[in-house]
Amino acid sequence: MPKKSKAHCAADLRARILSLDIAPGTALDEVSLTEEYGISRTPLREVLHRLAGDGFVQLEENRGAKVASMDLATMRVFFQTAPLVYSSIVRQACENRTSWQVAELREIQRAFVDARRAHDTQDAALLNHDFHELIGVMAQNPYLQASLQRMLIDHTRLSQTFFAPQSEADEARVEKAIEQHEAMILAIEAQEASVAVDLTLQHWDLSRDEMEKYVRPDPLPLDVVSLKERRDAV
Amino acid sequence: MPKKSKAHCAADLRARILSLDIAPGTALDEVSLTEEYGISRTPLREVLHRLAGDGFVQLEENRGAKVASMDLATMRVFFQTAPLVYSSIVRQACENRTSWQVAELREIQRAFVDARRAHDTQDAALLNHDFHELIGVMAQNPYLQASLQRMLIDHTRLSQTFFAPQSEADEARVEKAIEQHEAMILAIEAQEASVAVDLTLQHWDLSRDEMEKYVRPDPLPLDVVSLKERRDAV
DNA sequence: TCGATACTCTATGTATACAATTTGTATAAG
DNA sequence: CTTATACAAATTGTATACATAGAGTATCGA
Repeated sequence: MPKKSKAHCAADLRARILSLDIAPGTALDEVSLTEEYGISRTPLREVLHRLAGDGFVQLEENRGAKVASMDLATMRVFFQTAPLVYSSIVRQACENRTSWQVAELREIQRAFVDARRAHDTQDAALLNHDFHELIGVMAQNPYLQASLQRMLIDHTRLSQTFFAPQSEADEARVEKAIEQHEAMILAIEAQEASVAVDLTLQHWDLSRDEMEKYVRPDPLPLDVVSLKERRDAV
Repeated sequence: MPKKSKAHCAADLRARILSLDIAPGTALDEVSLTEEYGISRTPLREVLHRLAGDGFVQLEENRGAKVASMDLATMRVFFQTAPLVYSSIVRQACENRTSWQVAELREIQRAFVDARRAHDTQDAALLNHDFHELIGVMAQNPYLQASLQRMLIDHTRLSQTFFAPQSEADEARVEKAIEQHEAMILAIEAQEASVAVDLTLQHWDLSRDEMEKYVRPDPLPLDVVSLKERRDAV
């Protein structure tokens, strides 16, 4: 247990929500969490209120906290809005990034690739989150950053399956995403905004296809269907 | 003192921050606030953590809460970003608004005009805030709404002087803003997105000019300068 | 057997007491 | 006179005990 248990609690809850370790809509029991993190209810509740303000959880009077839900209506808006926010952010990141931040971005990318190679799905997803979050910090735009943060919450949760590829084609897509990250780093470093925006939109298209596959998976094998039909026919 | 003192505390702090009754950067003393709102430190701190998540205050470890500052760098970004967010929001508001929400918007506008006529500057500014916030709710876009909320915090604070017009020209500008609100209501009700976007951009231009005047006010009268020159010459 | 109401139990909300950190001040040394 | 250090005061952070609201359950009546 780390020394600053309160900060650890906040960070860990964030990570667990992002990695779907705690599912959307799950009710969070205060006493359970206090026992788990070794802090009392007072600081825990402060953490929950902060997470509520950041959009990770939803609070309801006398009814406790639950993990932010992901309903279908919101997801429609998610797909509508992402290109706008992501491209606006990366454009400003090109303008305002510091070289120190670029180095940090490279560091995250390195760790991301490592986690990917080690088949550490959750870590890969979280490091991908950190990658895009840092681009948000680079943009130095607190207004759009608030949008980005909320988009990344849902994006990271939706793309959970992305980093656990099952087919050869999936594998190739992840490799392509990694290459896009590398190219984005170069574009941001060189402050070539239009290049970075193009890359970001391509990166988004790739991610979107994968997420849509998750939401609308391949249909069940046909023989199962025919079995059902046969049974219905009896 | 209302029954739900905690909710009242949160709402009142919000209003006081928006109306510059508590200046940006002001340190918030916990015990003073507990005495003021008649609640103990535990719920008050929860309110502060929530407000921190919403961007109204900034928390620092072992150093308390202070009202969100408005530095020059952020304001530059504010002027850059506002047209994008405002127009995107109003476009989606046209698509997704309910007739019930339009009625509510009319109600706010009515109250806004009343406050304006009664020269109640603070109320006018807060009702103007509510007007644009409701358009954000109409948009049904939680991602962009997060941006909008943060923009409105600074916008409302910056436009504090807007509703306390001093010259005839100022007066005319406020009247024009009121007319634009009315036209926006009609456009949103008719779901004419392009009209609503145009109106919103015009409304923004008007507001921006006024805010720039606040940031960069008219220079001091020249005779004062000449007085100073004379003194220096001695 | 179904429904309603009252009661109990669980979980959330609040207050207060205590611990720890930070800041201001005073004193002493250079 | 300046600077550093130690002590004191104030403010923030945490834990625990208590109050209160909701949900579940059991019992009574129809």
